[in-house]
Amino acid sequence: MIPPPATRQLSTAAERREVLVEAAVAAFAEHGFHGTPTTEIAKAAGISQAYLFRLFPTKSELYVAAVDRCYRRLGDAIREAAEDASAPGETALERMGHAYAALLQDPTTLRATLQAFAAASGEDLAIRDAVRRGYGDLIELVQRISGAEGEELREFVARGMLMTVLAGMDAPSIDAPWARELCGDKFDD
Amino acid sequence: MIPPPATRQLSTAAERREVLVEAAVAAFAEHGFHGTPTTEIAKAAGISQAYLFRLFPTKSELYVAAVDRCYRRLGDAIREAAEDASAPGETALERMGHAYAALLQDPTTLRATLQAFAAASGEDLAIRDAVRRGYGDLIELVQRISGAEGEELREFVARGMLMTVLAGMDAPSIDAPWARELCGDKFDD
DNA sequence: TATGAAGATGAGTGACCACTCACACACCGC
DNA sequence: GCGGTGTGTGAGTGGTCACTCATCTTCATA
Repeated sequence: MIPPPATRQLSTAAERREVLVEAAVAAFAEHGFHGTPTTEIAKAAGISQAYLFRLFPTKSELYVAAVDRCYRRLGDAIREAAEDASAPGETALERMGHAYAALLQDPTTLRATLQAFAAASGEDLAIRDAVRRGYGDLIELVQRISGAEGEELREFVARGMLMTVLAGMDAPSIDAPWARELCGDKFDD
Repeated sequence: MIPPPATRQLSTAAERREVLVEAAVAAFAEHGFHGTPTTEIAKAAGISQAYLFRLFPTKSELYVAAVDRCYRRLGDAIREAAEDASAPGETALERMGHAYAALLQDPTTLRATLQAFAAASGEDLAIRDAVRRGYGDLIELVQRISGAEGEELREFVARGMLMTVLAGMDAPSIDAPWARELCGDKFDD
């Protein structure tokens, strides 16, 4: 009487990992590594905490996976934007800059980035290496596609970091001369 | 037989606060807001945890005080450097840039800054406001003393943010082209 | 020198955290 | 249909966390 299920009921471990890491990115972005309990991540991913620890033996390893995922998404978006030819008047560097500014509008991406920088300065070497790797790959991507180097590259990346920090404290909504001066016109074009 | 103490044995609450906030800056810099137990801060300050909570009713309020202190120190150091006339060939902006680079050599200052940026993007509004205030005051200080504005100011601050992030992940010690390219010659002059 | 205000703490308290373990169910090749 | 492998969890466990409370000591001063 009970019909056999047409599809598999259980997920594969790889599928679960996928969902779990995605949930981890969002959760860690919100409260940081130490501020996010594994129970919360497991609940968001729809699995038990016990299974979370089977898929990732330590919280730290899950955080590393989340950092990797986050930087991969950033890289994909920026590459995509650079190769998009719908704005033919712009250089690849300009397109990537606009794409990055757009990515910062997403609170999860923004906060994950800032949390990653803070975590990278901590003492967990696996985390620091993950951030170095992700950040380095991003820089290399920009350099390779745009051909920028030296001072031009530094200036581009520096502006990106300023935008990130300003967005993190929601500077555009601060009613003060310094905030208007720094956010300037670079936030909306 | 027991001689009366020449000086007061008990500290005033203001003195204790001073020591406590200083200890809090160091501790929070190391592990962030959520990663730092109040017991550890109290121990470093040489007082009981119970008294910590008498001086600051919540951990969050102590963090705000630590952020204030940290930005005040940054401001003092930068102002001092700008007014120092021992390198007469340099502009005020250049002197401030070198002073900031020197400040980043101190791990506590560096990490505190990165932790503050991450914390500012969180949901605790008192913390976010403290970072906005500290950061804004710093920008206004630079602007007032150097007279820089518009693009020049933005570029200066952006470079500072890049240096901060790179120092946070100890980029100068990474053996890769992108790291050498970004750290460039701006780190040692 | 009595008194009250201020400085300071030991000993909790309930909640929460990272992580574990024994066990159950689903799947699949034979 | 059976046995082994992979998917999944309920129910802990020991430790730690932010915060509290009753109580003590030190000090200024009247």
